[in-house]
Amino acid sequence: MNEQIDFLLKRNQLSVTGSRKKILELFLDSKGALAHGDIEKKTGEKFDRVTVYRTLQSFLEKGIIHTIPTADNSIRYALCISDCTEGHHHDNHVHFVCSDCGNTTCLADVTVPLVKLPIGFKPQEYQMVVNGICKDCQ
Amino acid sequence: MNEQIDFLLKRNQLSVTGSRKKILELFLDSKGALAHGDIEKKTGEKFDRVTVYRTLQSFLEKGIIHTIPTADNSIRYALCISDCTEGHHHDNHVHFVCSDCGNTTCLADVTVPLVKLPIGFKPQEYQMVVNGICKDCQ
DNA sequence: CAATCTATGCAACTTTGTTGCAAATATATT
DNA sequence: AATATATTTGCAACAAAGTTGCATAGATTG
Repeated sequence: MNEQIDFLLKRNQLSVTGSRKKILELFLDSKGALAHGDIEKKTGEKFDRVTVYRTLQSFLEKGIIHTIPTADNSIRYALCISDCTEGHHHDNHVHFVCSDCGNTTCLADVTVPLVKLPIGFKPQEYQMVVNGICKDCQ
Repeated sequence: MNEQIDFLLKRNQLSVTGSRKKILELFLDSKGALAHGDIEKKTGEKFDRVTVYRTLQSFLEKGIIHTIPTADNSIRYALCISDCTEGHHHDNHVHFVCSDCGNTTCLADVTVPLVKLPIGFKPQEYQMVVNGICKDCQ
């Protein structure tokens, strides 16, 4: 586990520090998506708010995590499953936001369907979010 | 035009005031989606920030506008085309966000496709956002 | 282990969103 | 048409979220 984390960081040319290890660990543990606030809570005031912002920022830039669009204004972040390269993501799975517990889940097996767009629109990326009740909240 | 705006407000049991007329007019003019900031700018400091927040809030509640999920943290609002009833929206069209000009367009003719979810997930609402280059930015 | 480079924490600040309340405006009533 | 009632507005004060510069602490390299 610890080696996995160190490896992931080194592979992305990020120096291995306490905050980065801890935050990356949170993502690996949680399976779902995390908002900035979740991370602050789960780390238990261990790190400065600024550090959390900057850590998320560098993870984003390196393609370790990606953002998930939501209809409310909370940005959520989730681990990129495999081969996100720097800047360019292959994040083509559907995200599920539970109306009950609020958790966001990456449905890695559900691919975002392509749609036909009106003439003149050139698509680059498709994103899909489904709201409803997740399997833990039935 | 003015009559249309008054009618829309009255039909939703909203009293007809300067700010509501102006903001509703902005939406009718702009075709696309607006973020809170856009509205403040376009009204030219005419109304208090708080008023804009509350106006958007009541438009949302009445189903005159709906929110659009985005991957950055800016909530965007767009007019509901037709028969959104209070609280419950028929907002099942795809939204397009242009990477160049930043505008969000409602693709009213493109319906969000349904996807099969893993067992245990009960969907309530599907939302889809496509990023790319819009027809005005080719 | 020292030198260098990078990340962290602090402070100060900006932006964004919320709440209570008195004054202003819109609607309803006679 | 004028008043009474209800609703909305703007202000002030606040809370939350996010950003920036800079000195210190920590990581990496040779």
